Amino acid sequence: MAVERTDFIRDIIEEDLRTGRHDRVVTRFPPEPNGYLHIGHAKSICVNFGVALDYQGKTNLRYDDTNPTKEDVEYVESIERDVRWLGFEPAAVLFSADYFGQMYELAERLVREGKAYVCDLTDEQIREYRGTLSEPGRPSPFRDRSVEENLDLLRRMKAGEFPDGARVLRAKIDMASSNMKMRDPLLYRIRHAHHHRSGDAWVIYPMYDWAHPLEDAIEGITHSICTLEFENNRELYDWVLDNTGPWNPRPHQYEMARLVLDYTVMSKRKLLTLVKDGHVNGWDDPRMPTISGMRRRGYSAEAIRAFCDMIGIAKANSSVDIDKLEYCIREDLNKAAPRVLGVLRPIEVELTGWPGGTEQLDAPFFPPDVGKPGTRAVPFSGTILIDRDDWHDDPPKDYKRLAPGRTVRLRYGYCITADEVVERDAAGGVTKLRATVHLETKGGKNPDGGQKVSGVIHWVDAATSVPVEIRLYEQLFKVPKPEEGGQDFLENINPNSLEVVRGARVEASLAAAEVGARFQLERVGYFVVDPDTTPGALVLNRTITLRGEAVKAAVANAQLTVGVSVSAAGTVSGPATAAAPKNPKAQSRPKTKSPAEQRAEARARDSELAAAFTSLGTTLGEDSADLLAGDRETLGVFRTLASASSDDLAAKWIINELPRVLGDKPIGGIDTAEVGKLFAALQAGTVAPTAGKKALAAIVGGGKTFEAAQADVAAPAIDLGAAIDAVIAANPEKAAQYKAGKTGLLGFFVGQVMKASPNADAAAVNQAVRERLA
RNA sequence: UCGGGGAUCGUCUAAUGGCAGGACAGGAGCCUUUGGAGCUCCCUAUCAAGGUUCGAAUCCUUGUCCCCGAACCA
Repeated sequence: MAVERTDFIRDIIEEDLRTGRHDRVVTRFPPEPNGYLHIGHAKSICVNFGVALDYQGKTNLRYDDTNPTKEDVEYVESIERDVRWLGFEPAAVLFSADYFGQMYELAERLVREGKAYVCDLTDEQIREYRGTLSEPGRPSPFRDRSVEENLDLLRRMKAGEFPDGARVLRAKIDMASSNMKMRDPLLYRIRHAHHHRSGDAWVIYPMYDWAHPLEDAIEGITHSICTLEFENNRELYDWVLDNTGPWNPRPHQYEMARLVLDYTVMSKRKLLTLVKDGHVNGWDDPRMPTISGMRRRGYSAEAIRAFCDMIGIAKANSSVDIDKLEYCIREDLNKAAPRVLGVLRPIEVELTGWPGGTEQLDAPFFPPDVGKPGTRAVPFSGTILIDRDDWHDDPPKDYKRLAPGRTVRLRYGYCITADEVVERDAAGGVTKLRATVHLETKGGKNPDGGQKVSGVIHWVDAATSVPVEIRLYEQLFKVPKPEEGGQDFLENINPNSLEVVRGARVEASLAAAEVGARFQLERVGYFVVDPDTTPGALVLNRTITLRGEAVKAAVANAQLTVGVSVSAAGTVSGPATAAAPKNPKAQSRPKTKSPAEQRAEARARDSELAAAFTSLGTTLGEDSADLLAGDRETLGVFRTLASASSDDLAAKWIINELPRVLGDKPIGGIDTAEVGKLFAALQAGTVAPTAGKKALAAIVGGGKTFEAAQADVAAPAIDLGAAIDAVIAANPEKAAQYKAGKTGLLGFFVGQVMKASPNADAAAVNQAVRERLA
């Protein structure tokens, strides 16, 4: 059952399984069908299906289709296709809409139990009554309607008697809650709209916060994983389940950080804009971060899954380097994509010394290190095509391709030496060359004439190669963070994100390549056959470049353009993104009251606390006095324990050690008599601090008596020296490292000894280890 | 009457009081019929300041910075 990978979700699951809270794992992937799935969803899919797979559980695909005005069957179809393409099999494909009946029954139950009411306020009034982040809300005037009236109104809402927006059903929770989500949240709204699944059966539709926990509970979901922005919703999620159950299993919501990726945008709204406004050619444009776009781009499901594994699961907001995705794509393609030859912008090369006719060269599909079998015949004759990038009239140093008088090898073929330029275009670019072929160099041999072979270049046979349209893609955005600082992301669109190359040629074996087939055009990049391909008109998308010099140069250029510049006036100015103002929303947020302020306020209200603070301050210092005299419970506990030991000892232990063992429990709940005995022993020195911490945990956390706890932690009568020698003998190399100066290992040795003799006096162990290794 | 979260190499992420580890990116070298791949080595981090402890990324305090919440969206 144990799983190698560790993340906080799996930690929770292991704990739940261990404690018996759940005996199986059921998760769900709950997209709203209002757009196509993107790489961010892929992360969620991999997490939800991945953890279920790890623990032999199951995962439902559930459409969260509670808003008929935004959703569409086109999206429903694309979503299931994408999930399956990614390699996951849903245990069931379900729709929120199919639970509308059950949800409604539960809503009536809430009304009957006086926990929900029909509210006639307008949306504007509801907002007003809700209050603000720092002020409580006010009760709706309709909050105290009778159960009968609420039931009648709810039924008439359902029956379609009222127009859109006339009434809503709200939970009756707490208009003064500091969590805005709990201020009588809306459960149902009226929408006379056609639903893609339920048709016209309903005119009231449940809100997310009502629907989602119920869907989870109905399906028997155990772990409901969503993103960070729903943290505030969790309290309401729990409220709904607690007031509609009992549910078994009872689902719990956990939140993880959503994926943010460089050089792209992820919100469905922005993606929809890109599609609708024609910045890209549809949801499956290879530049889109959608799963369908990436598929068309040539990314494999394996690569995307590897990426999702690589980025991990955590709660910290983060932004992932695009390099990680590209690494996964290349790593997968390197092993999976057969190598073939193709030339983007051809230069014709007429070969001097070729005897005539066409030879079939035998070329492997994979290099030796990939270790996959397979070869194909590549035609070679007197006229070949090479890439413009592989010719330079005046080569820079380190240049490893063709130039006047230079010799290169044609991959899988012969070496040639460039003799003369035959033809140039208007811009001066070479279009035709003449070169001498060295017939003796077949099979990797060097030219007889002793010519130095500069490098290996790719080529195709002029007569038999096939024409192809090649689409070269770059990032859709010019900058890593197109949305940063409230910028209009559309202004950061990269105008060069698509370059169509016509006149390219690929080797004859590709003539019948199927749509979706992936190849490496050697030295050029990875490519996939695009669906736009028609018989005789091949279209190839560049999935990704090879890692190498060309890429590095492009990156260097990009960095140059966004780099810091010095203005004429001599002041240094960065790019717009660097100067971007802080989040204006965050700026408008009021400042939160700190615990220190709250304690100070408590003293202002309570003269006894204030007096205690003053008197304690003189002996313990202001900081300790502040913490101890912040509320009556803490102060009471301190006084009791201090009288059993001393002010100083009680203060240190209450401030530094108690919180850890207390967890969420209130300090007033501890057994001061037993803890008092412990503190007295600590004060007397009959219990060492290390043992004291364990004893404290046993008393406060485990409900033991002091005597029982003390017996548990009694120092063993062991030979410390022997124990230390044993650890050192077991780790001779670490001992050597320590002696060589890696003193950080002291902790390791002390830890090992403590593990072997749990109740030894750590201070003594520390001292003894130090001496023994000196 | 504000509340809820978060901060570890450039980036992502481990370490659950006991060796700050891995991956990506970057650098150097080896190898190579792809300037690919592979191999070797290197660089680089606990937000800050105090405290508790034999020992702190981890516990306590204060401060700083970031994210989320006031849709009849999800």
